[in-house]
Amino acid sequence: MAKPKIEPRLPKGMRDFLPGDMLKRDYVFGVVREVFHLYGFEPLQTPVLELYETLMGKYGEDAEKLIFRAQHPGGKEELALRYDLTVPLARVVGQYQSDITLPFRRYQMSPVWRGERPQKGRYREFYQCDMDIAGAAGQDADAEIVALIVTVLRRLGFARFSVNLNNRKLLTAVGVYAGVDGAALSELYRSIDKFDKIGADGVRDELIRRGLSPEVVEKIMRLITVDLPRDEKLDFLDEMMGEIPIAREGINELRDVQTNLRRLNVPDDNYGFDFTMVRGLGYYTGPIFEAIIPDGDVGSVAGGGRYDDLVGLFRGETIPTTGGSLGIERIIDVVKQFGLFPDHITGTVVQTLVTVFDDSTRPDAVALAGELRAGGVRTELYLQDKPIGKQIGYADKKGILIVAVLGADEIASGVVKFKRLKDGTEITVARAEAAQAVKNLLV
RNA sequence: GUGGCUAUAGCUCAAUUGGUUAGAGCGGUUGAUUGUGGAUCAACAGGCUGAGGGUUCAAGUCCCUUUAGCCACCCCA
Repeated sequence: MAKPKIEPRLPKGMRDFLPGDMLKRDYVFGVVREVFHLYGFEPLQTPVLELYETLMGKYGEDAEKLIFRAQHPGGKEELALRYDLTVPLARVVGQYQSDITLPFRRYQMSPVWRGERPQKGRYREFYQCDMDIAGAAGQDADAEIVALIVTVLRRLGFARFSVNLNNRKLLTAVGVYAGVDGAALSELYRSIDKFDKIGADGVRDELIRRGLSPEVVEKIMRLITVDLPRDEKLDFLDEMMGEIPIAREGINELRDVQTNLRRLNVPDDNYGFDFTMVRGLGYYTGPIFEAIIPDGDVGSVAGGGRYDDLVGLFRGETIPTTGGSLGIERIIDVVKQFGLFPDHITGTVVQTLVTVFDDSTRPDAVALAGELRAGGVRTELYLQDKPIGKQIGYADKKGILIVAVLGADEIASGVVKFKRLKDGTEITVARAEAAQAVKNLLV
């Protein structure tokens, strides 16, 4: 065997997915895709590369430093790898005005690239899984997104989880209520955003350190940490801040979302309100949400909200949009952690391995493989010249559940023997019934 | 971008206060077993100890530089 001359290496922050892993990922992607279709979302694919000018100015200065540039020698266009799926959506909505009818529901599951420093659960290439409704201003649209995410998580086998709702307008209102003006407001967001990490006391300390008076901080904390049954939380905020117009708006929107969730028959246990939830400093303008799995080792597994200002950028008008993003990489991790993969998700696609004794039986083995495939059985033909024991060992190692044994005796009598490896069961059947026999053994 | 930790076989790790020829398990190949896998046993293959420099009679071990990986922060998914 030749010694490899080139050190096999991967670029920083990039991953390979070997077959065993890919099958698990594909399963999760498959469930998600099904639910997207169930909710009437259409697939969209956009190029990996965008014009640099398309991405510029959409993410802020810090983020733009993380955009991968892509050039080829002599290329005249300034190109970059897409940084997320939302800006490409906005471009598409602006570009195909005659082909796209609003409201436009689309989903996209694609990799994006960010030149960040890799860390646990953070990569330079990772999949995003976005669903958005462009051109729908009402809270029935927001509720559709939340309901979709609840359905995805339930179909994947999670029972205990909660989609927590908040509204950017309420966060702004809290600032107004506490007398924090525009400039300090993003500081306020930033501190509150750390709530799940540093707790109530941590946020309190940080707000005081940022120069807010202890009285103001207490007012804020009382609002955002309200500890009441879910259906009384909004009433409480209404009492406290109902006079503030922006608060009024935010509360009404959340009530509207809740009404629609009930109508959509979303299980009561799977959503709630969390007024400490901020969702970063990004472009959200209305209701926001985040899905948490209590016993999962990761933070939120999905999130999103309403962002009315971005999608219209490429069209010179406002297009109210709401959407969400499944943290598909994290979801895959938690599905693994909880062992929620169905039994048929094994380490291989192969359902049966056709073994080959020697050159004299090979023609029949090849023919059998063809017959099994014609009968819908995912079949691998053994391709090396090894003893039968090795061939079975190969199947076992690879996780193939059934091997076909076809020696001179079986050929002479027109039959084939199948062995199920997990319990050693052997059956002999006529060649014509081979495919059906494998399917029966698989059950 | 800031800070901390680590780097020895494909993988996970050993190697006494610096001391002869750097070991083991797993994985791989072959055999015990030329019509039956997992277990066991044996053999074989696999290393410039991340790279470069320094200290020393002697460096995997100590020092410096560099690269890479991991972790935390920032930010985010």
